[in-house]
Amino acid sequence: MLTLSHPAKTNRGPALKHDSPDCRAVSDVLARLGDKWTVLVVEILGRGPARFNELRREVGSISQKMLTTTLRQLERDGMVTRTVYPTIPPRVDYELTELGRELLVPVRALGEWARANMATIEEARQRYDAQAA
Amino acid sequence: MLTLSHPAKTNRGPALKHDSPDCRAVSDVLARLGDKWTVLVVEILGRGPARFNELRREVGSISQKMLTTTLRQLERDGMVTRTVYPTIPPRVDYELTELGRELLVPVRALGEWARANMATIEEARQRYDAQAA
DNA sequence: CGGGATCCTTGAAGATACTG
DNA sequence: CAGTATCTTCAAGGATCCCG
Repeated sequence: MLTLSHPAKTNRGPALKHDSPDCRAVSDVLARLGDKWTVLVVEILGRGPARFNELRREVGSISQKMLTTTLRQLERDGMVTRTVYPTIPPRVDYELTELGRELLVPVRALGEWARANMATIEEARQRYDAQAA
Repeated sequence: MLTLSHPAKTNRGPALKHDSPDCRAVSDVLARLGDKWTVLVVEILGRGPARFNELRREVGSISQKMLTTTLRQLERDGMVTRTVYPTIPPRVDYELTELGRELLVPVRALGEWARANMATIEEARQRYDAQAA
């Protein structure tokens, strides 16, 4: 059950030095957070439960496919609950779980860092680009 | 200079509700951290300066193209310095800047969260997958 | 309203070969 | 040693149509 016999990913060559379960868990989470919509959706849900098209409007430019995909992944990871009210027309509520709310803590810390340093980063880029020309 | 007149990205429709400079800065940083190698390289450089092939070996399975790309982006963003010693054979040292080292703080916090919650997430996934079958 | 199914475009990433 | 240059593959994301 905890044998961790993941399917090997057609890995030729020696095993990765950073292929430990811990490292893959971290990069797994980061990959999800790094996608285009997850953090934004989680942030919005952090303000309270919301319905599908409500989220769609608040995000602004997301396709319904990507919103569905994002929400399904979050639900699968236990970050979000999906509640269906079998009315006509149908109504579906999405809400952060406790796990989802806890995720917001380190994510917001990273967000704070990004906000605090965005000017510095932008200056570094302009220096780099200028001298590369 | 700070007019923020970004090139509009061929945006039809109403402006994004989350297109503020702050939000884009955050998602910019997250997108970079979410790529396959950046965090790993920064973590390794957090242990001290390293040469190109040294990094290559420590990462384990990265292609030299992706290592180059990752390092160039980090250098451009001011997270890493690149020092060339014009000897034969050439030698290039990479080292985290102060900004890069500061980045490690929130990144490690997120890593801690991922490690602490990886089991919970895995359980949630198995529940979801089992009941979806 | 809340999706599912399908097709298509694009960029990230990998493989390989070559070079100062 | 530390790259650059190409070619190729693959999955994320977007557009569109359809449905209960």
